[in-house]
Amino acid sequence: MDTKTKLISAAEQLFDRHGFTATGMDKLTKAAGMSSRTLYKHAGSKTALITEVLKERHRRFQPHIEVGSVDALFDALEEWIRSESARGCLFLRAYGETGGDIPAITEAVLAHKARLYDKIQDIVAIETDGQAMPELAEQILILYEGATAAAIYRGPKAVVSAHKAASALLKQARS
Amino acid sequence: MDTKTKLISAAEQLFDRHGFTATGMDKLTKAAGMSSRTLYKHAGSKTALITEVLKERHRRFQPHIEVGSVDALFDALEEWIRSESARGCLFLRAYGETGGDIPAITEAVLAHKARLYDKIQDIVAIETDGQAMPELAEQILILYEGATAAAIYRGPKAVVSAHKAASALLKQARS
DNA sequence: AGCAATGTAAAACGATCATTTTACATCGTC
DNA sequence: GACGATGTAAAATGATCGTTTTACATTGCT
Repeated sequence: MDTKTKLISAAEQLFDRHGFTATGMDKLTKAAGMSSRTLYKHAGSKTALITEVLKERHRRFQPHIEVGSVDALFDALEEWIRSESARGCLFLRAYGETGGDIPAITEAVLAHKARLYDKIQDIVAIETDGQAMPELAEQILILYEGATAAAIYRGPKAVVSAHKAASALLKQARS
Repeated sequence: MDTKTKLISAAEQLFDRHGFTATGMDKLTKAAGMSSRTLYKHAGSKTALITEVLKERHRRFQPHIEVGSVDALFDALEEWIRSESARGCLFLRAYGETGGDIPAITEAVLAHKARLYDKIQDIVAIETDGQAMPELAEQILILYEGATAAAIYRGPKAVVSAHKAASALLKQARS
């Protein structure tokens, strides 16, 4: 694993576990096993590091939304939450901690969310034989977002409930 | 407005707008219009201040969940989001920023969420003539949570979509 | 052999962090 | 008219913040 990869993945872990602002550069250098000089040569600044972590997170998350059915979408979410993290959406947490005041971070967050909504629209179109149903897509997005949030305090079974609700809404929309 | 009230409401505003960790005590004293000595006499510590802000937030939010129907529940949420804040759930944000490591804060968050779920169970029972339907209640909780999160980037119309989804699930459960 | 790249360790930067302290003013109450 | 409560302003605490710098070691390429 090269230096940059090691840095990004250590940073992602610490940011997810302890928050962005509360994670200092000293803890980052220690966790990534490198000097602060090397860290700054690769990351440039803390803001840039956060942005890169979010972009890498999106890359890693992408396969979980690049699916062809609502069932697969929620199965993938359940797997992610069981194995990766049940601490809420890291993108929204970054947005909240920075108050939306740092353009690069805000852009990364909004791009991720736009991509998520677009993909859900595609999935809904597949499930309904090509019909565009933007409100149904938004409802499934909300169930997806809500499951991620509720899983923090209700565990992975929140995803199962959301999954069933999405299936019911879809079935109703088809009839 | 007495000193303590002024402090709590200034703190709530700053925490919501800029995050908990990023909000320093100097900005708190300036916004609340008091010396740091007075602030510490009333709050004790930053952790205690955050805890009190969350408890006060819960008190102020309570009327919005103490309702008798799913319609009223989502109408109240829509009103809250339009007038108060569309920055996501402040409780979950506090939990995320502290990593769940500060017991007093974690307790306040979990108590709020437990109260929310209990209330939704009551509402579902009213709507279904007394039947206990814990999974339907969880689904409505997820729509509620998801609307709060999605409203950050999709605006208040997310609450309208969630409202319709909740009504549909309820209608289906009744038949 | 020599040079550019990439790394380390460690100190220093000024700013800001949460918190405490020192010294003083303004009250309403007994 | 003294007193306790409640406030202010301002400085000091030691720690930690993000970032830069100085000085040196280890590589791989030409």
